[in-house]
Amino acid sequence: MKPAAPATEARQNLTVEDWARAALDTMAGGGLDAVAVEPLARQLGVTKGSFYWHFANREALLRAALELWERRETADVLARVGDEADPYERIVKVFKEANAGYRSGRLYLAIAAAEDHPLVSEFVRRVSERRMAYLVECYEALGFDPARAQHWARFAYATFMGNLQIRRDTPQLMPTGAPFNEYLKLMIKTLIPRDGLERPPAVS
Amino acid sequence: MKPAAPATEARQNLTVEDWARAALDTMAGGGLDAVAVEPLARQLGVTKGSFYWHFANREALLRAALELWERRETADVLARVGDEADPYERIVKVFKEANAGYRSGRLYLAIAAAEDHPLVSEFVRRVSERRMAYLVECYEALGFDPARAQHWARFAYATFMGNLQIRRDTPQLMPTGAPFNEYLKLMIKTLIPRDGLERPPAVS
DNA sequence: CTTGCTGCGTACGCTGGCGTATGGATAGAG
DNA sequence: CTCTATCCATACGCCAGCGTACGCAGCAAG
Repeated sequence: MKPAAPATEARQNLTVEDWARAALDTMAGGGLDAVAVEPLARQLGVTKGSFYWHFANREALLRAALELWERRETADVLARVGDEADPYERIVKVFKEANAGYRSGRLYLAIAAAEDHPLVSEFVRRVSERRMAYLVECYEALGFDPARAQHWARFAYATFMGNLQIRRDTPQLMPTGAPFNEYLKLMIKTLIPRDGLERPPAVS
Repeated sequence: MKPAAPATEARQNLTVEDWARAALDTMAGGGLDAVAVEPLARQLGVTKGSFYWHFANREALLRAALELWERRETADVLARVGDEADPYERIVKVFKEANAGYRSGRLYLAIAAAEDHPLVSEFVRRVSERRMAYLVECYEALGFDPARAQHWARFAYATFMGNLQIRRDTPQLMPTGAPFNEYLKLMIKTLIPRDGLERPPAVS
């Protein structure tokens, strides 16, 4: 009935997740449109015959890939820094992770670039909202009132999204080594104001 | 010889720039891959026959479109705020323009998403470098030393690139009306520190 | 050994977009 | 009026990718 564990493991027997992983890799490189069935099959060493056994059509592959992506984004990224007690350090970790994990960032940009696709926009929205909500929580845990936490979270999120963009489009404008650490320190120092609680600036 | 001014103007006689404009519009909506010859021709009310008279191939259209884009970005965007005397107000204007001109932002994101294309990456690099250089000049005019101007300019640039991304991918996370003005004010206040000169923070 | 299911290969038709060849219409030059 | 250059239409071949039909090997149950 069910093979469960491949006995000899000589038989490769591709799974749905294998295809989804390959699709995400291709996306990170050439965008959503680059995810084509036949090239992907060639890359995996099989033919379309395999693909259309596992999936109904290309749309189903995209769905599987996006679901895998969403799971990675929520479970992995957020859970890794979730066990940090200090909310300040949580934000710092998010920032450093965002600037270190370049592959993940490229993938986000590639997926988000296809927001005209209805399926994609759905996933992007959920992932982005979840990230923002996490940041908002962090800022609220720092003592910010909801409105200001919203603003600062959006501010911070925008900043490291922009850093991703800069790193991808114009890498030469993004420093490395010591200057980068200075830059990172500057952003963290600026985006996590310690005095945000006792001195509510008189906006309006 | 040269029609110069169309006498009756009944004859539309598409120009290279007409095609380039249409290509940019299509790009802003569906990305670079969406710029196809035949659909574009249909949209303009002609056939491929017209296209291949004006252009050698699709690549030539992309080049013309990107050149038009670069001209717009440099001449228009930068020249409009260039006549502002106060460097502080210049940065503020850039920020407000960046958050108001949504169409321009969408176009940038769409073009930058195709950085794997060698021709595109070339133009994106030039445009980005030019924008960054402008911001660096502004910060230096405010009294920042070159290194800090670089950092703050990159910081500010990343922030409004990220705002574009948020506005495109998750519009519901971007406030409108009064809350947006608060948000804008917060970013401006934060990204243009008045005390950046007399109090060089002890970084390293 | 046979039966049936699993996982994949092969071959086909179809569509959409690229590029080319060539013809046709129009307007201005002479 | 004729001629020519300009601008576009029509028609074709080509290819890549999607989806389908069907075939085939392997393996496990009976």
